[in-house]
Amino acid sequence: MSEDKNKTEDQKKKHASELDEETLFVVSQTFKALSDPTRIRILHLLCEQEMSVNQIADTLELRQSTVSHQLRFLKNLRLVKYRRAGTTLFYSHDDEHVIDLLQQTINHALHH
Amino acid sequence: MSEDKNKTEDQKKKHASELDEETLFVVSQTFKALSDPTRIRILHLLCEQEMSVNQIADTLELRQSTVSHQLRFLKNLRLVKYRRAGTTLFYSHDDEHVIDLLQQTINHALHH
DNA sequence: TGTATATATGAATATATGTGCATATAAGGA
DNA sequence: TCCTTATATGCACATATATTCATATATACA
Repeated sequence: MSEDKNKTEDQKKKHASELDEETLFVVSQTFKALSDPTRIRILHLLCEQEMSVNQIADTLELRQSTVSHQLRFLKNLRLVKYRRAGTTLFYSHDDEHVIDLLQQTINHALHH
Repeated sequence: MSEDKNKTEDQKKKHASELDEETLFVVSQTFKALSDPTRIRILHLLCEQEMSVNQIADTLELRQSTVSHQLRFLKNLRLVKYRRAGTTLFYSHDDEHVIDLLQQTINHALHH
């Protein structure tokens, strides 16, 4: 009960005060990562299973370099990780929270 | 139980299939709206209370035209609405789901 | 009708972003 | 070592985006 009360007060306080610059940066970067159709398609694929760069390119009918560029983008934000198997790199998602945001929004859009 | 099973199957199906173009568009637009620091600051303000264009501009130290342009952007996506009072327009948020996404992500960033 | 205030809009500009080509790098096998 | 395959990277280019200035529109009121 007092926990709930505190939570409410915290949220009120957060709303009232300006967001600090770092928070603003992190939040905007997170959403920016999810704002591009190509990156959405890649992350959507990686929700299910890990995949190599070429597998992703073949599945989504994209150039290898396009996929590689976008994976670098996602890797920099630590939204994906990879494991090496010979010359092949298997990418998988690495941020449950972001995957969750994506799922929520896809489901919301689908149930229109 | 069978509900859970169906849900799991639905999700699996959704993951396996490509996202259709319209869903992809809606999802990317939603995240794009939240990917800009200025729009985040405006929506964050409107979480708490309705505000006029000039109030927003003063509070966030932005030009009136900048705020107006961004409000038009958010209005087109139906993320905000307004009510008129004389010559003053009071804007407020108009999409609980998007506000929820924003809150989640801000909280996630704050609790680092 | 004329003036003041609040907001919207169009044009211009600077910057950011996504993609493709060509090429580099890296690992494995003959 | 040479060749093949898988991936990464630099550069160039086209497009998208955010902001600003100047100005238009709209409402209220004297």
